[in-house]
Amino acid sequence: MTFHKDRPLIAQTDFCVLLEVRHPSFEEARAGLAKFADLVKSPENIHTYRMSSLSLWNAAAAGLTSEEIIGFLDRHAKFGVPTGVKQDIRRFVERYGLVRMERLGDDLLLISKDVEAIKEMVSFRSLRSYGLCQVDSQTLRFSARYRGLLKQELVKLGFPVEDLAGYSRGESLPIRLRTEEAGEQAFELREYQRSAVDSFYREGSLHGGSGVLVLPCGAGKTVIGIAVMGKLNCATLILTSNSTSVRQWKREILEKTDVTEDLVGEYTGMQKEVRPITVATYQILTYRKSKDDPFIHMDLFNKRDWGLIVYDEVHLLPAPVFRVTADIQATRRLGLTATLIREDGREEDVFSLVGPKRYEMPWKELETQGWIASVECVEIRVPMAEKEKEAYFAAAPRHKMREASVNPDKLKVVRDLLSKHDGEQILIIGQYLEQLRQLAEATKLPMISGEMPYEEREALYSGFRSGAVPALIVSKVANFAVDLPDATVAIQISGSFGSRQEEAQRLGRILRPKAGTNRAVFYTLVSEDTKEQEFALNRQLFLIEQGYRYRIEWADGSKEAVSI
DNA sequence: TGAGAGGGAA
DNA sequence: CTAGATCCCTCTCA
Repeated sequence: MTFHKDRPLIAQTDFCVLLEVRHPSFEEARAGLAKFADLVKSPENIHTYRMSSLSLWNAAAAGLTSEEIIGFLDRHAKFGVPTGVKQDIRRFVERYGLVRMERLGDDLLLISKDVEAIKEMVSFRSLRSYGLCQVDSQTLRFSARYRGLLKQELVKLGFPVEDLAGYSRGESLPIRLRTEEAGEQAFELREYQRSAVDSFYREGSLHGGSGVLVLPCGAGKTVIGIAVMGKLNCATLILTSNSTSVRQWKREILEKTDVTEDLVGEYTGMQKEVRPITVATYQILTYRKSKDDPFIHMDLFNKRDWGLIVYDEVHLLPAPVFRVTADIQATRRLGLTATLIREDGREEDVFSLVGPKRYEMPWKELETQGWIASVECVEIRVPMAEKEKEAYFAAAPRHKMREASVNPDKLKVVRDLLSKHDGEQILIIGQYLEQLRQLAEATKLPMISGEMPYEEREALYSGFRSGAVPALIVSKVANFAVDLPDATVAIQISGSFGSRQEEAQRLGRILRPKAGTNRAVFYTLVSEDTKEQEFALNRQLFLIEQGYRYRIEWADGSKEAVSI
């Protein structure tokens, strides 16, 4: 094996790939790896990526071939790629599409050129109840009602079936986008938005109809959803995470299409309209009086002949909705998200039931094109005073995180940052209400938490936008509030455990393009040498995978800044 | 009829 | 793991 000292990667036999952080071609290698592997560890000098069957299948579904993946690794790996790893990559990638699902009358078929694959499927005990019936050595037949469950089960057994069984068109509804008209309401799809739409749906192609589009915060996911609706022209059910988002979808649909108001309904706790375009929350679907009772609103899926279901923030899709989704596989399904990571690990179910990844827009690319601000991330390590340190060590393990997070010495750091960024729009984001209240008290800045009524929030938001309010202190509402104004500086003083989602969401708060240099800063304050510092590492994984670097500084200036 | 409080759920 | 936010229902009061 030849040794290429000047290359940044090491491909290991365990399917991990190590990436040298300080290597001149780090960025190129990182961008390439991110397409088919997940970042699992990111210490200072070497980042560890891991390929998994799912990461490779998603890559395959988005159009990457095994030869492209292997070629990429070959070009960048110091010691080349172990032969076994190459074989496994081929084996995994080629599994996607090895078995197809097609329609035959009222039944469905599983078809594969690989006779062994068919044999294997027949032999699986867990598939017995689906009534698989062998037609010939390359074909199995089964009832269409098992389309979803079977795909779900087959993914777990290592067969990511390509679903070409087609879709029903649903009730038709003309939806014209206001892209061609003149005047205030006209808008134009950005190039990447058009590509995203095209990779989900192509006229006359059986492929077009289910899948997930992955785009950063602020990339215009709603617009893409609406553009897909404009292509399919059918009754559409949109599921989203909260009521603000419901209103936002409704508003944007009315603004960006010629659909009239009477055709757009809201299905929430407040209002139960079922119209040709209906926007609902996930929560109403999963409502039941108590455990063991039925989900009384789940039949919204059957209340109309939907031609398209949009799963906004598909990484939040609740478990019971998966179950219903398995039953409506003949309906087109579009998932939208900023990250395929689910904190509950059910990524496989998103893959099999909503669909594989069809398109991904990397954050850094969007930044290069100037659609989002360029953000500098800084982790500031704040030492704990003796007294607090004692309390920290004395605390029960499950309280340690909180003890570290509420380190009172963070106050001084916040003050310094406030004066350093005087005149800019600053958001201070935290997790513990008590900590936030103290900070609000000390800085005389307004604080927004869940208990504040919406009108009061609105008033503060508009004060913040106009510059009358220089900084806002916000609780976890920042994770949900779609209407929270953009800022140029975010200071995170505490957060929940290792949530990569939350970190990305909070960074998303300062992504809107900025006048002038288009720059923003994201500070995160962690107590030095505590659990909080460990959790911070995990939180940062997703953003680091996307190419963000965290500069580390010490609040007391005891050590020099480093970059990871 | 609508607003507001309270409780349960995930 | 915790703490917090949200949503949805039901009940009460005017």
